[in-house]
Amino acid sequence: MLNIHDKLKGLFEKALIDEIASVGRLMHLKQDEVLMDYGRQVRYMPLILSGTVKVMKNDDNGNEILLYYLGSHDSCAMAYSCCMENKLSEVRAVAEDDVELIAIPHDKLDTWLVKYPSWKSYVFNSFTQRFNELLKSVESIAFHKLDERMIAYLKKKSELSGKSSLSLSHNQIAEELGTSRVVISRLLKHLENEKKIVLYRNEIKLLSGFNQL
DNA sequence: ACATTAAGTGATT
DNA sequence: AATCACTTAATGT
Repeated sequence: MLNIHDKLKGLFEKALIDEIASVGRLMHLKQDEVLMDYGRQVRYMPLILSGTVKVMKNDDNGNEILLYYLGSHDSCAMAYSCCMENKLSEVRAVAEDDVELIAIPHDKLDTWLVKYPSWKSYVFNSFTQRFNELLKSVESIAFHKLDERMIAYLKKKSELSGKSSLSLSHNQIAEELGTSRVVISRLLKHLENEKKIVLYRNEIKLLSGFNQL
């Protein structure tokens, strides 16, 4: 197995990687293990090394909707602000598959911010990235563009898994996007007619044309 | 062969 | 875009 230095090579300056290695705790999560749950204190900030983590929030009725996915070298903006303010978590994070991550103690976060330029730009970037993602979602929802959201969702899925064939039921997609299955089925059918995807039972194959959407 | 679950579709709001 | 009601297709027992 690779050590922390190898996994972070190029991401940060060496001095920072050394500190991360000495102070961070390497963790492994099995599929479906819960990283963070509602109301729990956020004591560290996760830095994903491999695998993908699903971050979600529940609405008033108890339906859970997907906020975003974290892939390798991603970190959680939510966790960051929660750590600093010592707030309780308002989101739940679950391992989508087997995940490797480094847990960084919250007391290091702001000292590194001034100490290491690469840390500062990393944190800043992950914030803007997440912000833009959410902005796009809001825009799509405001203009009733569920199709765009679904396409973005499928793209991220294949991107994170590295596969062009996804094992998903229409129902699962609907739940994650906070919609009904019927709507998803129709949207997918359109994409299939346009030769962007092929549909099977519990399986969606993304064709080459899909990427140009 | 039968039951169960996933997906497709027309009509309505 | 959501919901309903119903059909068809795939899978499990």
